[in-house]
Amino acid sequence: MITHIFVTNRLLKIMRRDVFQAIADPVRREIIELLADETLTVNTVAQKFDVSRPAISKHLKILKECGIITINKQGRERLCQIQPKNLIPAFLWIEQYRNLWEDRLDSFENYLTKLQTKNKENE
Amino acid sequence: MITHIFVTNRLLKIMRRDVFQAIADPVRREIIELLADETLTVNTVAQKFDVSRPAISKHLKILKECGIITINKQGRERLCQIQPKNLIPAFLWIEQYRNLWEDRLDSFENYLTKLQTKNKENE
DNA sequence: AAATTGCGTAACCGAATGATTACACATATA
DNA sequence: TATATGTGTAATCATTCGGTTACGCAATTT
Repeated sequence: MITHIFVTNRLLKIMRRDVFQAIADPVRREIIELLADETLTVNTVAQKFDVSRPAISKHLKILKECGIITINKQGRERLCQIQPKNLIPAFLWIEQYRNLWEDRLDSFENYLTKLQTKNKENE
Repeated sequence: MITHIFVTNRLLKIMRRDVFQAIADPVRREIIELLADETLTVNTVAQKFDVSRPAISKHLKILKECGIITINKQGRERLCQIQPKNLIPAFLWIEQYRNLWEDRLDSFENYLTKLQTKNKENE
């Protein structure tokens, strides 16, 4: 797993646009949520938002540049498809700290149970 | 779990500075990495970076504002302590898509080795 | 009491970001 | 062939971001 994180960190330094930046924008997160369910054309995506189509086009470009989606020409339309595996680096980075928050929750639970037994002893 | 994600999304919409924005900046990610190991004073954190102390101060403020760290006065120093559980919303958001990438991946190892060869090509 | 230290913040600056409108161009349709 | 549709992109703009220097203030040290 250390190797994974190492690769992740190296990758983040190499990429111009990294995954963290990509998912920092709420519109882009919504786009990801949409495309997680189904492959959509650029226009279909744009219609779900209040912002203009060119704005969505740019967001899609960013998502494409960091590998989170692919855009495939089909006639005059472009199909946007999610590439979920490219979320993994971000996932791994956060997951490093999972044991940290779980440890503290555990110790909190232990603390609570200790309190409870103590209370029972006093009763 | 669905409830968690619902809460997460609502939370993200309410917060001015959200966790995703906080971890979008590489300096702030490094700060988190530092504080994951130990509680540090503002100056100690600043000394680990090339940027000025006020710049670090701002980063710390942002991390504080979205709950990822707490800053406690101790004499004239300020102790910065990680609050890892506040990374959970970001973790949960990405984790929604975990089954998606796990379904499509033949094996995680393959993915990583591909990444590694890609990195070597880029060098 | 005076000097030093740790830190926050204001003022400022250049670059990046996210949005818009206008346009170009390929593809489908009439 | 003429028109309509789907899309990318250039030009432009306001805002945000991340950095700096200069300063102020509280707490410690001398």
